[in-house]
Amino acid sequence: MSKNFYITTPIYYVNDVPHIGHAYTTVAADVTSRYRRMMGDRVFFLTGTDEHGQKVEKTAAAQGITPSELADRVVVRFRDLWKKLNISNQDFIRTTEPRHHNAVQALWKTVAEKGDIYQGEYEDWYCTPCETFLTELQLTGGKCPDCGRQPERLKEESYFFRMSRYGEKLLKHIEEHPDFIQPTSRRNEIVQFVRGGLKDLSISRTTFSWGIPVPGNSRHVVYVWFDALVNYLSALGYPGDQESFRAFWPADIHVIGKDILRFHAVYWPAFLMAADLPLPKQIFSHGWWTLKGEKMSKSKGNVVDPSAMVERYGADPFRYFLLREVPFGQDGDFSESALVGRFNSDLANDLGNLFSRVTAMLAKYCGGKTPAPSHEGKLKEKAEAVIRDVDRYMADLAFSRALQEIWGLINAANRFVDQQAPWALAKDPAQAGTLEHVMYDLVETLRIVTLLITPFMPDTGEKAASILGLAQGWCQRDLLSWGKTPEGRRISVAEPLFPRVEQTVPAEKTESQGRKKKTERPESEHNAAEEITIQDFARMDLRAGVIREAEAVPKSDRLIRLQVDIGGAEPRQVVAGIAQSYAPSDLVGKGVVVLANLKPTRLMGVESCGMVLAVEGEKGLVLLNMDGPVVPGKRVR
RNA sequence: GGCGGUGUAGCUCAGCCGGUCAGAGCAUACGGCUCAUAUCCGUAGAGUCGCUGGUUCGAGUCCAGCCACCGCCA
Repeated sequence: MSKNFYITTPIYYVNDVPHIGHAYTTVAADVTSRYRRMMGDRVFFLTGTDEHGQKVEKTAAAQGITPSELADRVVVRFRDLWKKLNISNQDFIRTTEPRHHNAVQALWKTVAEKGDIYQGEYEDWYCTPCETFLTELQLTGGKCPDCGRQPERLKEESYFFRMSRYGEKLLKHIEEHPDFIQPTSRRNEIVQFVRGGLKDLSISRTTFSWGIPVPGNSRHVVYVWFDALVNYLSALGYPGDQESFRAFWPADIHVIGKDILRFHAVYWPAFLMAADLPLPKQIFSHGWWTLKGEKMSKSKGNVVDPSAMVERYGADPFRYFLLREVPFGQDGDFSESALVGRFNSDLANDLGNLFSRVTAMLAKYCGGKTPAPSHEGKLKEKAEAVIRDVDRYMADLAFSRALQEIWGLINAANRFVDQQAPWALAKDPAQAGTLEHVMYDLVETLRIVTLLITPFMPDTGEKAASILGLAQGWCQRDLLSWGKTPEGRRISVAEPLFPRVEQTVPAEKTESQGRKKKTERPESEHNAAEEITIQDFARMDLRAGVIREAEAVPKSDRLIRLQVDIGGAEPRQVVAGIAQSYAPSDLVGKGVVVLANLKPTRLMGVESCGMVLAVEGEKGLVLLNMDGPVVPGKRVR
């Protein structure tokens, strides 16, 4: 019944600063891991860091420390981010660890003994001033693409892996295992690439030394992919007859970004075949996040810092956004306003508010205790269908589809509240039975929703479980079915799970400001406002005004239409939501502060060209006015 | 240059083997409710389904050509 499940992320290069792409891959693997655990599998979830190579060696030298010291210093950036994002990996492998050295050397020897490694010469172009190796393809008109100078031909002794032997075998494997490379479009690319013929692969270097020595020839270090990919084995204790290796190899899924697809879908299987090891069951290549349609890159300065997103919105909303917004496997465009949109509409309005309204009603109508279980009804049927569908989508890493299903259940519950109108049932003693049935269905739906969202949003899951009074061990497969809430369980009234966030990013403004000043990009904030400059303040045209006319907007209980004198020839029409605090007749003649350059809008069909400023007081809204006589139209500063 | 993909409502996209497929979500407008985080529920929009031909009784749905964009390879 219980399966072993092995899932990995790539190991991330320590020379990189963690960005949204790293977070995306890792969150996806984490959600899958958590879901599998909930479903009873024994999960091994691995991530880690790639710490060898010339770049690390150079950076360390520049800082006057050893490569190893550098790696120790920067690995923390990844560890910290995973902690912040609630990543539940079992192990964290670093390529500088002895267990990894052993594994790489063992694999090398195995492949060498088979005759698939030979010594030869690696030829390439080298630009001495730039100190970079260049392939034929990178040259522009035979010159270095960076400095335009003539590069020199460099020959280097190198070991080669006979990858050319494995093309046919690999094609056959891909054909026989349609799910081996996902999504399909990526598989087709690989097939096409392999059909073009595989060349032998240079797998050692002599030009730097920060790496794993080649067995029997320590002038060479093992080159990047033959080193890095092996981490998937070394973490399981390869070589040797380890229980973990027998239990978890071959891996169920390697989750990767599409930039490293070929290494995972061609090189890696070839290495494994050469070593007579079974191939991973699936390689899933997800898409990129772009920013305003452009690829993120350090040089463009348009990278999204996942850490900042977590601080601003919380780990759960960020995790939710990443997996909900875009189908896994496709590229997607990141924008903070989209994130805020998801936050408010999906998390605050749909999910959070459902918890609020149901728990509040349960307190009011059922004394905060769950009624006796019901065994039929619309919600039960819907919940059961959703549980089934979510399971199917999770197996395909179709996270956004799974979340859509879960939200289908949430929406059904909101609709159910409306249709059943418990507040109406509560007024009629004859309907007590129906009321209890309805309330049970709602609470039970909340519980099932809680289980389903927990892999995506673990903290929220815990919070919801505590509201629902769930006992330890609440998050498991056996309980993922209708009717497990017993009668008489005490349910608390939920505090808002996701307090709404103000959407303050002006879409058209960010465009013109572009990325020239990334530090002062206007961000949405929820409570603590971001620091701004005096120039930012000056963009608001605040004016002293005097109300000349005031009249309630028909059919609205809070809107008042004002004609405010702000110095112009004609008074300014402003619609204000202050009717619950002020009567129109009290307003005429009052001095107010008007935001005059607010984009006009229509409220209840009435045009409003500006906004009067008010503060939430103890008894409703209080208008801002002047502490002495002023001329209407004077700028507030 | 070769191979593959995409182009459907303001935005993001579903539409498998051709005939209730002209749809969903967001946004917008209007209406309803009051349990709830100014939340929820309902209704509405009309978009030449990239362009041009063709096959067919009938084509976003198949074929050909063209245009635009993207990916992989060279």
